[in-house]
Formats: sequence, C-alpha cells, structure tokens
Amino acid sequence: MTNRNVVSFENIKVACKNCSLATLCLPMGLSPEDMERLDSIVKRGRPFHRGDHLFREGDNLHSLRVITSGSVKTFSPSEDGSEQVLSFHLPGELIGLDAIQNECHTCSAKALETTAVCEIPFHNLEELSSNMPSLQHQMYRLLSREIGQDSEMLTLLGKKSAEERLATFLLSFSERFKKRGFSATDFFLSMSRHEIGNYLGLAVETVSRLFTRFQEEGLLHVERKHVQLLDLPRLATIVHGNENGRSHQRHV
Amino acid sequence: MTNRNVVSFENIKVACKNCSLATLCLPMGLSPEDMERLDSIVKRGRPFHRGDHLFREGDNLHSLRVITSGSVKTFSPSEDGSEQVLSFHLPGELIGLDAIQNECHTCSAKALETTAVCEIPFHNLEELSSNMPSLQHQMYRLLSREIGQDSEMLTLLGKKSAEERLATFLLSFSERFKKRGFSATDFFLSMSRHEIGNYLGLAVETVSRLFTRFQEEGLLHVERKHVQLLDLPRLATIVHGNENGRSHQRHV
DNA sequence: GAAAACACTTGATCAAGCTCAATACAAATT
DNA sequence: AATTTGTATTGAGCTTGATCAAGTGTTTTC
Repeated sequence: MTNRNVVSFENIKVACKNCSLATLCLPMGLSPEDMERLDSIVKRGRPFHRGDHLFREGDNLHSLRVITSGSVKTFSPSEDGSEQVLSFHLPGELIGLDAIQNECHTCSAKALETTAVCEIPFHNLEELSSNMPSLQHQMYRLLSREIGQDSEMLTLLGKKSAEERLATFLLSFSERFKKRGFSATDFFLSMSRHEIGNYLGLAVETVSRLFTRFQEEGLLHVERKHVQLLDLPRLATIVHGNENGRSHQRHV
Repeated sequence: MTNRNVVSFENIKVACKNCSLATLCLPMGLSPEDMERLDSIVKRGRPFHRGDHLFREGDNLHSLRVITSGSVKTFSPSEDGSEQVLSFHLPGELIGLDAIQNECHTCSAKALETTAVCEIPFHNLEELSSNMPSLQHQMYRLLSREIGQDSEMLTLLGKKSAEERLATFLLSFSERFKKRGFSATDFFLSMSRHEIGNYLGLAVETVSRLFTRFQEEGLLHVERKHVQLLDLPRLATIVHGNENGRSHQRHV
C-alpha cells in the first residue's frame, strides 16, 4: 500500500495475483488465471481501528475475510459479559469460516490494532468454486485445516500445564511471524495479557508471572508487548512436556 | 439391517435415499436424484469391533466415514502413550474431515462398541461435489459445523468448572440421542469414565465423584454406563454457570 | 500536564481438582 | 466357581493455578 499520497481505498485494485500473502491465504494450487477470477470478486473496504468489530456473533454471513495487515481476535461472548477468545489472526489468515453453517456468525471478531482485510463475498466464492475445482479443493483444505488447528487447541486446554501453554503460544507466534518474513525471535504481541490468559485458559496473573519467570530463566526478554525469544530450543522442550524439569505431568 | 438371516455385508445396498440417517449425515438440501448419485459412490465395509481402529493418525485419507450404528471416539495420540480424546461420534455423524488438509489423518479413530460405517471415498466425493452445487454446499456446511462445535469445546475447556463440564457432556448426549429417536433421559454411554475424563480435561476420579454427587443431588441415576437423567432443567442451569449454587466462577 | 482510566506486576491466601493409594465391583478367562 | 484383569469408586493429602488485594506503570482524556 502506498503511503505517499492519500488514496481512496475504493480505487485500490486488490490484485491477489501479486499479493505477497497469496500463498498464505489460499495456499498452493490456484493457477494465475484462476487467481484472476478470484481477484475479481474480492473487495477491500476501509481499515478497522483497534477495538472495532469486524463482525459480531449473530451477524449474517456476507463475506469471508482475509487479514492483509494488522491482527484480529475472534471470541464468543457470553451473556454475562465474559468471553472466550477463540483465536488470534495474522495477515494471510482467513476468518469467518464458522459462519458458513447457518450463514450466521457464531463468534465475534475485533481488530487488535489498525487492521485491513480483503472481503470475499461468500456466495460469489461458493459459486466460483463450483466452477473451479482447484478453488473448491482449496476451500476444503482451508476448512479442514481450521478443524485440525482447533484439535491442537483442545489438547492444549485439556492436558497442558500453564507453563506449556504459554510456551506453545509463544512458539506458535514465532513460527507464524517467521512464515510472514518477520523475525521469529523478536516481535510485538498485539493482544493484552488478559486476552492471552483468556485464550490459554489461564488467569491474567498467571500469564504475568510466567512471563516474569521465563525471563528470569533466560528463556526470553519481555517488556510489555515486545517479546524477544532467547532460547527457542528450551522453549520447544517445554512445549513437549519437559520431561526433565517438571516433576509431574497432568493426568496422563 | 435384517437380523433374521446371516447376510453378506458386501451385498447390502447402501441406499442413502432410504436411510433413516440421511437427514443427519448430509442434512437438508440434496434432491432425491442427487442422493442417488451420492449413493453410487458410498461403500459399506464389514463392521468394526470394540477397540478396532477405523483409522490411525498418519494414515492416508481414503474415505470420509459416516457412522451408521455403534459409536466411535477420535483422539490424538502423543508419543508417551497418552492421548487427548477429541470427540465421540454417534450414528449419522461424519468423521475424517480433519484429514482433508494434507490427505492424511491428524487423529486416530477407535470403535467404542460394535460399529458400522458407510465409507465415502473422498476423491469421488470431491469430484461429485464440483458437479453438484447442492452437495458442495452441504460439504461446506458440514465442515463449518465442525469448526463451530470445536469452538464450543474450547469454551468448555477454557472456562467451565468440572461440574459444568460433566453437565454439558450429559446434556449433549441427551440431545443427540433424542435427535436419533432414542430416549433423551435414559441411555447407555459407550465410553469409559477414563475416556469421559480425558475428553473433558478432568481426572477419572473427578468424573466418578461428580457422577456420585449428581446422583446424591437427585439429578440423575447412574449405574456404570447406564445413565438416567432425572432433572433436565436443573442440569441445564448447571451448564449455564449456575449463578444460584456455585459461589465463584472460573476466571471471567 | 494533571487526572483518570486502564494494563500489568507482585504478593498472600485459598480451593478446585489432581495424585496416590486402597478397595470394590464387573467382565473375561480358565 | 475361581482367578485374573480391567474398570469404577472412595478417601486423604497435596499442588497448581485461581482469587483477592495492593501497588506500579502506561496510556488516554480533558
């Protein structure tokens, strides 16, 4: 995106075929021509600011959305004002897949910082995919991938200790930043401690204490949202149960 | 299925269009003709016995499977022999969706009792769906539904107390049995206490104690795998936080 | 630039639910 | 019927991580 001039976002051509995120958002398999057809249905609206809703639970499904910059959390709000954070999304990731079932969003999505998205009207996408086997295949794969990711999260919440949860969280972001061409060891987390805790099924205080402890142990350096991972290998051993250090596993 | 004669399972016509589970397995929207086309690719193998694997993590994806009778657990095994139970499946439910992403199963599936399934070769299904928009639509919806269900499970594991988890579990089975024409209040659970605990992120002992307590409180009657729910409304209030009884919520 | 609102950290205490251990019960095998 | 094996229950004690509380630092607002 140019920042030399003030531009009308309406006029920006989306140009999936040149987008650096294309390999992430609909990975592997669309031919250049297919990409062009997909391109033709994609819209880009104005950017969202921190705290803006991309959509709310109960909204009708209009479009799937691909983050192009910034970051987003999805969460399911409950009556009493509390919420469960379901996931954090970085550029190249697709959100709204939960809404296909009933054409209605089952969770809400909020921008964690200034965030731009591509909107892909689902009905157009569906129609296009039925004339384009490669796109249909990508859609099946993306939906399936989401299911697989959720399963990993179930294991995290069902079995892992607080320490393992945070280490898993950090390494997940490390890998995702790396995949996007950023540093795997030095990055900013756009969400609050509270949101991290909510996501990981931990109290804020526990998250805070763990950051402190990890720092004391030389695993990382942290200052507010800025995280530097100093010992990836040791973090990785923590993720996988940490046979050495911890004396007992949670109910195996 | 007739039980008057010994029949060769190879010879049974699958006949989705007459199957009582059709509304569950590919709910709403296939025309009778489309159903016939789908029918033509479905295969039924011999039944599985308790403990048999339907597939293992790492197996190539050949077919999606619809349970026609019995029940199945899916789980992701980890190196050290422990596992995370991901879900329990009843007749009419589709399994294997996680494997579409890499054409490789990311979890294992085991029969909890004698279990029969319809196999739907995925490549045939995919091809058929690209010529049949209604089937493509069903597939999108089913995949999306799975994602939505996983999200509910994340909330359960992330936020709910042991009591809330078990009540949720029981009411989920109640509804699913009801939907299949069985009693919503009197049923057999095919899985062990250990598997229930594993699924709910609880120790076996906790599950056992909760069953005992629920029984003492008149919520249900339980004898091993046989469960009779005596107070659905009260169980439902427990599911939704139970403002009255419990003094404190888990980190809201 | 002060004040207010919010986010994070740290400490002290507590309890939910886990672990360990022993026992009871059921099903399978002989 | 008796033995074995697996599954479920119950009790006692302990640990992890939650809650409560106070204080510090940061950001926003006026």
